[in-house]
Amino acid sequence: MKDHIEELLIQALLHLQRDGVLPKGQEIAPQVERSRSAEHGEFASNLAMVLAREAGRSPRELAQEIINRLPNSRQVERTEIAGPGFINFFMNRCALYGVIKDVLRDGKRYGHAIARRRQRVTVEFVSANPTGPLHVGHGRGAAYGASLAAILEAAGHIVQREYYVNDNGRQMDILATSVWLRYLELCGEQLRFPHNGYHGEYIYDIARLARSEVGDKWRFPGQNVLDDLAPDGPGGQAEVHIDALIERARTLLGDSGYRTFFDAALDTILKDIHDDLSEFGVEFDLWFSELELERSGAIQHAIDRLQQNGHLYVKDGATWFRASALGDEKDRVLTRENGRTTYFASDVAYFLNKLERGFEHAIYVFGADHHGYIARLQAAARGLGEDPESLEILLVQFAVLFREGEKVQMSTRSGHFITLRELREEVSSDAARYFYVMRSHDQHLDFDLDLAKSRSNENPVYYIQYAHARISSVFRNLDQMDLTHNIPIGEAALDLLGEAHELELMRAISRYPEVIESAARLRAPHILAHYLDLLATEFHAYYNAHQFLVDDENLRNARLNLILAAQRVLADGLGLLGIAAPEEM
RNA sequence: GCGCCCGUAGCUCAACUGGAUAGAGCAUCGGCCUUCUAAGCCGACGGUUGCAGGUUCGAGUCCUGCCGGGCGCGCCA
Repeated sequence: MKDHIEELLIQALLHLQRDGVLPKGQEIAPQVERSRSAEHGEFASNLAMVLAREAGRSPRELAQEIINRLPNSRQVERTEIAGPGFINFFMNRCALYGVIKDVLRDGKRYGHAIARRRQRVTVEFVSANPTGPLHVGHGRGAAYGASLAAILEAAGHIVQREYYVNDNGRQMDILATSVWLRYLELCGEQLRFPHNGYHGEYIYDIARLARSEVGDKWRFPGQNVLDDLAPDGPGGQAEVHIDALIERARTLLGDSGYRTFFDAALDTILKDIHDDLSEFGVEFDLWFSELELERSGAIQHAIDRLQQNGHLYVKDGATWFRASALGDEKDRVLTRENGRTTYFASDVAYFLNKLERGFEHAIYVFGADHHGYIARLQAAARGLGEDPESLEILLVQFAVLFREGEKVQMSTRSGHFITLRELREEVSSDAARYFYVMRSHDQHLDFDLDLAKSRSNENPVYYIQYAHARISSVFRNLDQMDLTHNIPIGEAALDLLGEAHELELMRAISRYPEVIESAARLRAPHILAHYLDLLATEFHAYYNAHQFLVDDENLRNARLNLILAAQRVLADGLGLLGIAAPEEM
């Protein structure tokens, strides 16, 4: 419907340009929005106010000129000029009835669009280091990223979901070494476990797995392992110690032995993350390995590009990227003195790789603590000679869990954090998916565990799902009462739907395409979450006020058409958020 | 210290990137089940949008300065 109003306005403006009221050759982008209150009609446009100056007319005068040139439309009941120069559009009921028909005809495509500017876009999210299970902090990024990707797709874009696997860093070496040490313990060696190693129970599981495959092949006496090593201790000492341990592991195990533990750790944890996310309704099209980035020469390729563009210099034996000249606060090292490339070099290469794979837009979903990345990645984009606009970083603020009104304390250091899996088991994946995205991504989130698992009307997830289930229930009752639902009869009788509740519900349904469009444009799944809550409210109110299964065949079928349309939209919206739409509850 | 994000009803949050009278849920108070699922509905109460200026037809939204909260500032990953 909104599209229709915009089209009418464009026609009127073209007419005005021909008549010389407005300067020619200007881009026309009519601004139409939903009115807040019914007295202002369905839609309002501020076009006359925006263009008044260049037309040399008062806003209200120009508004009249625009209205005079609006093409006739069967959907528009009337227009009016209001306030300082708004043009209000009052829609015909036929327009609303048309929406019901659209939904029933289009099925799953209703509300989904072919974007005006269709983009090929990659959405990278989660990308947690594969050094342990996902925790609740990753959950929000997962829920947000997955919902956003689905919404972008619904809005007509071509979307690829990517997980960047950090399988190349020092943390991975610490992980592999930790596994080996636990393995030695299982073999019966007595060792002091390093302060900065990975202490989680799951390390034993991986070590056990490795041992079941290789037996005692990589067992060494504990003394040989720790002999002459820099001592462990708090602070910097621990860092030196763990690095020395890694070196020792490499020396004693050799390439093949080291890989045994490295791969066991990586494979096990990555599979766990994959399964965890899958159970959370989050799937990726591509798991992109950082290690592969190095092997394929992509990192060198990116560095070469920066070199060609004259953005590199050498200082203290390291290769630096002159990021400070491109908007970053300082220059960044790409190749360290020891010859190894930095994590940042991989980031640059990965970005370039995304563009070279044919994506014109790269979205990154990061935790709020990564905001320092924005400037440096944009500098990299500029340095590569690419449009910095092609890169978009979305920061997701932290979620704080509350149980019985108390903040749930968590710290990664103590290894005392709640995993995503635990959260899902406690409150269900559906509730978690909804709660994670019900707030704007740039807003801190208070996650109320008790509310999320409560089976009550206060819980928005159940409230929305209940609306869907209730509609299914109505159709089940229809069968039991030996009545039938005939869609064509209902369509012929739609004009019987004139109750206030019915009109409100139809208006809500008619907004769905706009909701998807703005949720996609603003990268804001919470807009969809709120909308579904509102749609459920309209349905429940209608349900309580009127009977659907009435004797009058025409009225009954018309009402069933309406609630079926509502159900389709509920199901589709829940689907985009990764939440089930149950038939019964 | 510098930089980024946030501040809206008692609480948790919306407000479609500048529009008309700032909206929901919870909490509090009062109603509705012999009728398609009460996991539901209806009503009441609740605001100087942190503070002070500025920009304009018009500001919760934009600009400046304060106040308060979160996060970040490694040849770490």
